[in-house]
Parts: sequence; structure tokens; C-alpha cells
Amino acid sequence: MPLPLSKPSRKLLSEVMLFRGLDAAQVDEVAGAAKVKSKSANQSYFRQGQEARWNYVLNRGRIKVLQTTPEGHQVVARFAGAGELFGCVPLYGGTRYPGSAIAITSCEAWAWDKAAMDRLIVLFPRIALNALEFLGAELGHIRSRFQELATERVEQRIARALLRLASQGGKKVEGGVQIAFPLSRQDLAELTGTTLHTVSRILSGWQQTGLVESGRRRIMIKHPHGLVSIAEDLKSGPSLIP
Amino acid sequence: MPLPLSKPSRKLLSEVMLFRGLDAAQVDEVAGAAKVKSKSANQSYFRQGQEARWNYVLNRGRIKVLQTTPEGHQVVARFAGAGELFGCVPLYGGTRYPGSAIAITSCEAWAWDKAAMDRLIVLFPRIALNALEFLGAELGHIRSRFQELATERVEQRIARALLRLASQGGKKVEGGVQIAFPLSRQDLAELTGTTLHTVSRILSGWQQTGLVESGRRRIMIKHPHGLVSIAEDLKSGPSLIP
DNA sequence: CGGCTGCTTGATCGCTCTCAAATGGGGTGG
DNA sequence: CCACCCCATTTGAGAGCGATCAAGCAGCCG
Repeated sequence: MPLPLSKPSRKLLSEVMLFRGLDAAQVDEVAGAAKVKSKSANQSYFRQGQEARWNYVLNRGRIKVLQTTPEGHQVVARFAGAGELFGCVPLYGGTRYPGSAIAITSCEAWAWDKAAMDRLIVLFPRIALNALEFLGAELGHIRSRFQELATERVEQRIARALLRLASQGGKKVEGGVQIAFPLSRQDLAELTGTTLHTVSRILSGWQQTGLVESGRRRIMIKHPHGLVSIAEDLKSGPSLIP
Repeated sequence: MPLPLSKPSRKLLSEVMLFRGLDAAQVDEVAGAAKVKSKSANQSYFRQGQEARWNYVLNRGRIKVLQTTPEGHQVVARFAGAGELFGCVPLYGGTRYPGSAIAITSCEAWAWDKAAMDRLIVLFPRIALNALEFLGAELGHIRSRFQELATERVEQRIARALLRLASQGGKKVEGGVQIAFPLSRQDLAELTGTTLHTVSRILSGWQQTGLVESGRRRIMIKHPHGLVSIAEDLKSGPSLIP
């Protein structure tokens, strides 16, 4: 057994989408082929343009994947939390990473190189089908975001982004739902295709009406249903008929 | 042999990305499981929200896939030509089509239902890997478009869209490259996240400077390099240093 | 406690959408 | 074959959303 992976870790691994449907022995085999890589906040797992050697599954922490344009504009492709796959470029035959993966918090991830992954897929073809499912979901997700960007105004897009982030990385606290990792105005702007100035203005507005409460890289949603109203363009709250 | 598929058709089928790497006998097996479906212009292969039963590969003609928002805005997800896969939702376990596939010209397509596809994948696992590759490419493509939409101005996005359409469906004619299928201002607008008015204005401008020549659902690019300049934001032509 | 980094806020500009109306090409039916 | 009608397109005027430029402010970490 190449690497001594802890039992609780293996349990999480068996719940990862990519390895769903594998039995205990098979998960052990997968775990044995994994290399564990830790990063502290602001370090990167890989950089845009680098040769794509590794697939990762995040074990602990939070990362963001961002793409930089030739002009220097940045766009957030996605956030990922524990149990989520990222850097899956080698899986589908890509040769270079199209974006950079940056640790937002201190992180730990499993990594498999291309050769290991190919071997695992031959051993357990189910992995390929799971990967297919993952990519399909990812495709649907980005298409939604594209549609939003093409047809909705900034305020709606930010509302949607926050709701999504809350549902995948939200923590219930007294008074609302807290985004459980550091999230700057800039991050939100790069996620929704706007500027940090506009995000700041909108969050300030929401704060005044009591919808959210936010500080330095920290956002708490006090009334999710209010954000839903905004996202669906019921203008300001569900009171339209005077 | 369930269906008598013509020999030239089988040759095209063997060049389709999804079936790459299969030998003649295997392609025959694939062909045998296919159902041929013809549509005339403006008919649809499937509609958004319908149960996703079929995967298609276009044999002849051209289709567009578009998504409609609850508010009625439309966004073009992609165009597809001969040899291209579309409606591949069942491949990755989706249950409903996220968009509608409309024939732009008269079309002919092969179709496999989910059961047939599952059987083929078990017979020839290579198909699953090809599908993975296809989805990865699709993902990269839509991410580029997202990035453009988030960071570039309308004029650049239209220039890029035209160049892309020209490279996948362009025909060299005297005086330039002709988009070889009917393409309206509205289509371009839905592809680039703008309005037909803005597209019309921009094309008119380009026509006056001799960059393109266009008419009713017809566009010819006279100077592709000029469009490249615009796409890469060298403002107007490669003359910046006075 | 100091400096850095992230946030706020004002003022202005301009790109692009919206609304409105006219034009013209092409296919269809008589 | 011609005339008509429909649909795609063009073009104008105006408004407004959001970007850009420019300071100033405030947590937080070292």
C-alpha cells in the first residue's frame, strides 16, 4: 500500500463524485494511487498555461479557479470545496491548464497524475462515466452563468452568485447564512463579470435594507428570500401591487 | 443489419469525434444502431425541457442550439454542422434537454437512444473516452465565450463570433469568406449577448470600411485579419503608432 | 502601531439598450 | 409573371446602467 491514508479520509474519498459506485477495496486502490498535496492560503495548485499533469480532489479547504485574459482581466471559473474535483484537464485529454487554481484557505488535496488516472479508469471504467457526469454538470453550470451574464443585470447576477455560494459553502449562523470562506468584492466581481466598485455599491445598498451584512472578505446573508426576489427580478421585494 | 446505411455515410461516421478510433466492423455496429432523422429548416430536433432520450450526430445541414430564459430572452449555446454531436445530454446522465435544437437548413442526423448508446459504450469503452474529450472541448469553448462576455466590448465579441463561425462553417468565395448558412443579426446577437440593433449598427459600420459585406441572413468576411485586429482590441486596424 | 490591503463613495462619461419608425428584399400566392 | 406581404434590417433619438477615474477610509496583520 503506497500511502497510508487515514480511514476518515478514505470515507470522504468514497463519497467523491468521481469515485461514486466503487466498493471499499476499489476505493483503497484509488487511495493508494493518490498523492497528498497541502497548500496554504494564496498558494496555487497550478497556474494557467502550465502542462496539465495532475487531477485533484480537494480534501480540506477552499480553492478558486481563475482565468486571466491577455489584457489582464481576471474571471473566476469556479470555486471548489471539500470533496470537489478540480484541475480535471488531463481527464479529457487537455494538455495545459486553462486557468489557475488558488488556495483561498489552507488546503489539502489528493492528486493523481495522468498515468495513474488512466490506469484507474481501465481498472474501474465506472470512473470514466462519473467523469462524464461531472463534466456534464459543469457544462450545465457554466451555461447557466453564461445565460445570466448575457441577459441579466448586475444586481441579479450578484444575487444569484451569492445564493449559489451560500448553498455550496454557506454556514447557518444566528441571524442568517454566512459564506464560510473569505470572499472579497473583487472575487464577486470576477465571478459575475463586473467591477469591485459596482459590487461594493450593491452590497452597501443591500446592507442598508438589511438584506445582508458584510465586512472585509466576509458576507452574511440575512434574508435569502430577498435575494431570490432580486435574482428573479421582482425589482425590490415581493411588494409590487400597491 | 438493422438499417441499410450508405457506404459514404459510414465513412463520415467513422470520422465523427465520438466514434474515433473504432475499426470498420465496430463502426458498422454503431451504424446499425442508428436511426436516421430528417428535418427541414426551422423544424426542431428537440425542445428545451423535453425528456432527453436521443443523442444526435448531424450528417447533413446545420442546426443551432438555443436556450430560452423564463423572461423570454434567447441565448445561442452553439451551432453545429455535419459530423458534429448535439443533444448529448443522455450521455452524461441528464434527464432533460437544457435547450432546443433547431434546424437552420434542411438537415439529416443519426440518432441513438439512451439504451443503444449505453450498450455501445459497454461494447466499445473508447466511446466514453471520446465523449469525455468532446465535453472537455465544449467546456473550454463555453468558458472562452464566458470570459469574452465578461471582459470584452460588443464589437470585439461579434468579431470573434464571426471568425469562429467562418472557421467552422466558412466557404472561400471570390472576395472573401462566406458564412455558408443563413445567419441573421438576431442570431449573432443571441450568440454574443447583445441586441440585433447593436449588431446591425456594427455590421453597417464594418460594411462601410469594407471589412464585411452582408445582406439578409448572409454575411461575407472580406478581410479576416481586420476582424482579428478588432477582436484583439487594436481599436481600428493595425495603425496605432503615429 | 504602522503600513498594507480591501472597502467605500462621489462624479462623470460613454457604451449599449430601448423605443420607434421606416425601408427593402424575397418568397408566395394569385 | 407580377404584386403583395412579411420579415429581416436599418437608422435615429434618448435614456440609463455600469465602467472609469479619483480620493479617502478602515480593518488587520506583522
